[in-house]
Amino acid sequence: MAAATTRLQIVEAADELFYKRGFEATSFADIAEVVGLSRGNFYYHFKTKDEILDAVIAHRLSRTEAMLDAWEVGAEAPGERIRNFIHILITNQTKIMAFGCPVGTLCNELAKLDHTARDEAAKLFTLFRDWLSRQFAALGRETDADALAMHILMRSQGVATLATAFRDEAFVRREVDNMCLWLAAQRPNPGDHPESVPTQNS
Amino acid sequence: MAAATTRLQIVEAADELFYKRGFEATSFADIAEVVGLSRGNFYYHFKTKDEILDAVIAHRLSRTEAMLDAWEVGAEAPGERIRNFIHILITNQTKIMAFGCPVGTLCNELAKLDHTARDEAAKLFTLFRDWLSRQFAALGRETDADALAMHILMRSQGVATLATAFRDEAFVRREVDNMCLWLAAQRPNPGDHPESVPTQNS
DNA sequence: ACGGCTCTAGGTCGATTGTCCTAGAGAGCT
DNA sequence: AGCTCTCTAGGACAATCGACCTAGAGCCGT
Repeated sequence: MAAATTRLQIVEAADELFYKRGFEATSFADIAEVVGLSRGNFYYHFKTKDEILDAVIAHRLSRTEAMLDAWEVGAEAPGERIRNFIHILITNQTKIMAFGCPVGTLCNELAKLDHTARDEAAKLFTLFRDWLSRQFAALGRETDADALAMHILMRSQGVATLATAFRDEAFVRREVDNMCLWLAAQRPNPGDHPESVPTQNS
Repeated sequence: MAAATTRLQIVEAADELFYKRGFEATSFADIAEVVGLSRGNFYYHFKTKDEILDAVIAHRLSRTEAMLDAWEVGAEAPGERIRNFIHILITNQTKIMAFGCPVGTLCNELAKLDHTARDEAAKLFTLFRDWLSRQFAALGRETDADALAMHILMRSQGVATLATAFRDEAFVRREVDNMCLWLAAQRPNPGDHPESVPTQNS
């Protein structure tokens, strides 16, 4: 089998395990079992466990970027795009209630481990932050676009954490509705210029 | 030395290490080094590591309950008490930017480990939830007190997670101000009866 | 058929993990 | 002084960790 294929399999298996069990709690043996490779053979593809982590983060970065790009080429209004983001909480509800947000929990773990990849993992947040910021700017909120982006990001993270702790579906739905209401109440700044008429039908 | 004293020292050392490094990443040797005891001797005080975790959670529960009780006996209005809660984010800003929220990160880790103490750790959230709920009820929001409590808890958790990821003091201050503004905008429900006139001077 | 390269299986290595045992130090009571 | 009970030190234990090595299987172009 081509090395690139095996490498991708390892990264994808590690990705899921790092999410469901955490980085430290996942061993080479765990990943090997999923991929169906022998333990010791990992050295050929990755010199250290940290290298796997780097690859997993890079993989998530490119996958996330592709997803956000796809959300931007559609004909939807920016407000609708932001709503798409918010609804990740509904789409991934089951996984979030079991394991939390993949980004938030990874950043938390790496912070505690004082890991070198800490800032690299935070770039996943930056991806969402910049994307959301662009949408708010397109909504005519160029001045405070970044603050609004951080606000939405913050609320998503809060919902994810409490969803994991309480496993309460009604709470998630209620807070998602709240976020959408908040979004619909946002109006363009006087000085800023929205790229299109923000149609928020709710 | 009395066993109870040593036990308390172990619990307090474990408490801090579990917070700063995480539960799994903390070993008996780490705790022993802090307390100044020999590794193997732990068996006399705690049979397993899970027993230490249980003791740490119980310790946090009683300490949190005492703190919240103290916040309730003061003469302040319920709105002021809730503001006290929100300002934990400012008071503990440095620690939160380094290690996250003690409650949220512990719940996240135990969820991933599928640990038996998972629900016990979530009771820490319940403590804050019920306390906040009581304050909102006293503000004349009996009907939706729990939803408002969960909303504040959610925002605190979101701020903590992003504070850890971005280590941005300005963001924390801005969102704390936002929360206080939101709080000040809350008015009693028509049917509910506030225990006192909610004075929100901001 | 052959030699060369890519990739793998299986094992070893020292370090560290949680758990557990035992000899004895030390204090308090008689 | 002698005895008992509480607490501790130090090490042993099997298991597991990440890291690393090497012999060889399998496929390639020649």
